[in-house]
Amino acid sequence: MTDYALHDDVREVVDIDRLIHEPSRMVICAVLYGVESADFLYLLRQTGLTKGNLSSHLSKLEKNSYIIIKKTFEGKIPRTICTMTDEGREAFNIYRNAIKRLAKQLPD
Amino acid sequence: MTDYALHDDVREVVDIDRLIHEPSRMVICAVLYGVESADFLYLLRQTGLTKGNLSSHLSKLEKNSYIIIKKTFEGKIPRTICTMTDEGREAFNIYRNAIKRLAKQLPD
DNA sequence: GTAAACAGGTTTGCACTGCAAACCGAAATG
DNA sequence: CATTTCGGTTTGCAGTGCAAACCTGTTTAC
Repeated sequence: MTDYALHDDVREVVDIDRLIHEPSRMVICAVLYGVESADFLYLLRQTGLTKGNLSSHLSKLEKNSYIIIKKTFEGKIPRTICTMTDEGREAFNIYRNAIKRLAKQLPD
Repeated sequence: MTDYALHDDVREVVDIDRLIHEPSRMVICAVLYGVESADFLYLLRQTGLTKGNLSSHLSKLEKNSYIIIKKTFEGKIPRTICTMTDEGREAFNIYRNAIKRLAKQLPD
């Protein structure tokens, strides 16, 4: 067993934001980060998640103040609009940087 | 809401290997990938995990055939040696590539 | 009119998870 | 002797993600 020093950027991953690290939510966040806001059906198409899972992941993001969910009506049809908060954007930024540093340190 | 096409590499993250995606196990795997084998105490130091959590994560990796755990004695003291299997190495490779692709696609 | 289908979500049920803390046997120490 | 340390494993439990069931209103079919 020759010694192989692990870079701190790798070990740092244990402190990564679990809310975003969950793959389904990471995709949702990646979409929301890139737009000003998005409705439920758009997110459904972009993420490929089921309605149920999208709904519950959105609720979790909302409960943690990463997004705001506003329900309106477009004529007679309901419309659920999601917007990432500043807090959510900051968290996503931190996560993104952590992942980029991690990726750099993993062996080629 | 202007359209913002998500790259497939990002969406792909929903299929990522959950066994490795768990941060504690990702660190364990990163260590084991870099060495031929490592014992429990070495892993303990390198990962910074508690004994209990290290033990249970190792068991989970073993149950999924990502590593082999061999218990021996060094004189009177027990020694638990962990070795990554070929299957584990391949899984880690795939994971690593997925993370690198993801990192590339996340906005700067 | 009314039954059936559909749209847009939410809620539920449950197996599984990760973590902290408790536990364990053997060896060393006082 | 008893107590502590070493090298781990097991347990308890709150929280998780997923699939499937459900719900409310609207539209379509007859």
